[in-house]
Amino acid sequence: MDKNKFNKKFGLFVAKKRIELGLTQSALASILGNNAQNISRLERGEVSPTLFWVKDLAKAFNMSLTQVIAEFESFK
Amino acid sequence: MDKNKFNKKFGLFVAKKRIELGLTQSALASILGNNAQNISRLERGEVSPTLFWVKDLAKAFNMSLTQVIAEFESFK
DNA sequence: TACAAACTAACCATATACGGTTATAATAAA
DNA sequence: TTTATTATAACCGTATATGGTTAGTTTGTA
Repeated sequence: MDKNKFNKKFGLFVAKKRIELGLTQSALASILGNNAQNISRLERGEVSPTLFWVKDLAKAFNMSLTQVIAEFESFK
Repeated sequence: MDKNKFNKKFGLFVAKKRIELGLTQSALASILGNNAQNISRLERGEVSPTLFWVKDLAKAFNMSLTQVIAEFESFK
């Protein structure tokens, strides 16, 4: 899978998890100490998240990094 | 864990996996289509690897992304 | 429809990452 | 020791990411 496809898939996964938690992009950004623009860019696959960022996302989702990655890999 | 500590830990993990496979930084870089300088920076924790990069590392290590992350999380 | 909330998108300035090059420092083997 | 390999480090130029701002668009609800 190329970089763009991979990032888009990860973005869709984050959006799904965020919505499951009933959070807006702004609310998720606040939890992460981030800004809503970046969440939007992430969910649209415009940026390549760092592993450190994914770790923070996992914390916001109340999951371990491994759990997040495992769910992501089986995400369609 | 802060960003620097996290990146250093990941770097040490990558170095350990690389050495287990008997690869030099240059050899790993070739497999990844990357350059040895970046591998050195990664292993020293100077850069924050993207999730996409970690996925490529997993492939080079003959592991799934989830396996790499799970091993990393239990890595001391 | 109208209104508000949420999201997307573009712009700018700064920070970080990256590839390439070169130099230096370890490390190992002859 | 010398030599070769490997790794670290610094520099430069380019690309990408990030934070902030603003504007526009979509979505849901009354």
